[in-house]
Amino acid sequence: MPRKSDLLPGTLDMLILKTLNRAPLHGYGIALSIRRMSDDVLTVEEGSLYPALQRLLAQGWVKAEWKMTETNRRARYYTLTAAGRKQLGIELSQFEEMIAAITRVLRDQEA
Amino acid sequence: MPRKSDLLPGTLDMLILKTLNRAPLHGYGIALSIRRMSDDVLTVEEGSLYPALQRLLAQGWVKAEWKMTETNRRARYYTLTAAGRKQLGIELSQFEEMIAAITRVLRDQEA
DNA sequence: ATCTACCCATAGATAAACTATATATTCAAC
DNA sequence: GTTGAATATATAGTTTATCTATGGGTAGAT
Repeated sequence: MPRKSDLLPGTLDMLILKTLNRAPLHGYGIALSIRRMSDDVLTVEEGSLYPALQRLLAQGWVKAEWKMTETNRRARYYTLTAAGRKQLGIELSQFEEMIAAITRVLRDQEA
Repeated sequence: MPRKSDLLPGTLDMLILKTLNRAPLHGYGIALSIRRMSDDVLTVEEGSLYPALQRLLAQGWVKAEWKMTETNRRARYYTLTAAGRKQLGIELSQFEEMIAAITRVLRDQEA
């Protein structure tokens, strides 16, 4: 059996950027937010999340700083950079284009 | 730079099954059909297509037979099986659920 | 003859996501 | 006081899908 992903592959970075575009957040909070907003359909595993955040940092799309949470724990807060906002725009429009294209293929009419 | 896929990963099998649900077709024709129906947005590379067809065969979702094309060439025609039709239904509904979930995350309102 | 479009297929590289594991802290319950 | 659940970060190693690159071959037009 082919493995069933918890995500639609290729969309994780976009989802993280979008989440951070609302407000800076730490990793655990990002995962909770995506899970909650998707009504438990999308689950971001830790082994996917933290490597993704490292990628985004390396690209300069987010920056990070250690802070205390409201519940009094050390956590690394990520903030979208200007480049990150731009990247989010790019990824959103590419995603929409892809979905539109897939939808055309899935339609029942011939081209 | 992250590599840009010609496809949204995880959607290829569904696209192939859907294409074959319209009519039996050979590999090359499947690739052309997907390209054409997507208005050149989705390009299925041969190195993705033929392994995918092998996967679908191995799962019993398609069957294959060698025939001659209208242009008088040997080609392997793939046909959806009953199990393949069922699988297409599963993949379509999972895809729609995923897209709906992603759309909720991408919305600007808080949950 | 040569070129273009048609056709199949595999090997090897790459990247994204997974599982599994490790560490550590706060707070509540017992 | 110690146990456990929830909070929090991170990496190593595996799996899988897709890609690039390559190989083979045929039909028909120029």
